[in-house]
Amino acid sequence: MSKQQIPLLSSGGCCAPISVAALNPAQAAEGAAAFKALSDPIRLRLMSIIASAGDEVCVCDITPHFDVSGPTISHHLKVLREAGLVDCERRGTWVYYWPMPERLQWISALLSVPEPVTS
Amino acid sequence: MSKQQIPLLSSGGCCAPISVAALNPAQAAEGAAAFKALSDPIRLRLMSIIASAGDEVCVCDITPHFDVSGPTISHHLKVLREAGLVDCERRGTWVYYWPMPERLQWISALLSVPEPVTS
DNA sequence: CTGCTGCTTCGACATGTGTCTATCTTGACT
DNA sequence: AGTCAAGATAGACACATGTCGAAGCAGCAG
Repeated sequence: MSKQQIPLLSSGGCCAPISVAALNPAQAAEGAAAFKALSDPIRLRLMSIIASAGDEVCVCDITPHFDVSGPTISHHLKVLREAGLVDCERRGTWVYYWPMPERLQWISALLSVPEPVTS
Repeated sequence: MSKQQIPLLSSGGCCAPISVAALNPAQAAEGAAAFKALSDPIRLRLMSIIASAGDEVCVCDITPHFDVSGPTISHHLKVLREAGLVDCERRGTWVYYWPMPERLQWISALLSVPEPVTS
C-alpha cells in the first residue's frame, strides 16, 4: 500500500495564491485536480474525519459513519490517496489512514486572500 | 444579472477547519459544492484571473486567454457565480466580473492547518 | 488446510459534466 | 427601423464519475 501516488508538480513550496497572481494552465491543472478530490461530500467528510483525528484512523472506524457500501468508501479513499491528501498502511487485518497536512496546507495557501493593505 | 445566487448555508463565519473537527453531512455538502466549482482547470484559471486582477475584469479580456469557445467560458463563469465565488454586472455592451473574497477566504479557512503545538 | 473477516478491485450501469453549434438577448450606433 | 457585436442560453453529444454487487486478496484462528 501507499504505493501509487501521483508525482506532485509543486512538491513543497507553491505558487502564489490565486488572489495574487493568475495561474498558468499547468498550475491550474494541478490545483483543479486537488480540488476535484475534495469536491465530493463523502470524500470531504472522509478527509475531515481523517484530518481531525489527530492520529491514524482505521477504515473499520470510518465506514459505519456513512450510508454507502464498503467498496464505495474504498473508492473514495483511493481518490484521496492518489491526490496526495492521505496515505495508508495495512497492519494485520486492518488498514489505517492518516492525513498529509502539507498537501492540505498547499491547497489552503492557494486560496488564501492577502490582508487588504490599509495604508 | 447577479441574480441567481445560491443561498449560502454558512453565510459569513464558518465551521472549524477540517483538521480540527469532522464535518457533518450538511457542512460537507456545502464545502464540496465550493470545491467542485474550483475543480475544473479552466474555472480555476478563470477564478485566478478574476481574483488577481485587483479590480473587475471584462469578459472580453478573459476569453482570448483560453482555447475554448465563448459559450464554454460563459458556462464556467456561471458555475463560479452560482458558487458565490464571483459576481458580475453588465455595463453597456460588456459584462464585468469581480471576485467575492469572503467566499474564497471561507474555503481557505476550511482547509487551514493549525500550527502544531510545540510545547 | 479450511474457513472467516476486513478491505480492495472489477465490471456494469445510471447520472453528471464539459464541450460544441445554433439561437436569443441586450445594447450601441447609423 | 436595421445592423452589428458581446455574452448568455438551449440542445445535443461524448466522456467522466459515483454507486453497487460480485469476486479477489491478505491475514488471522481453528
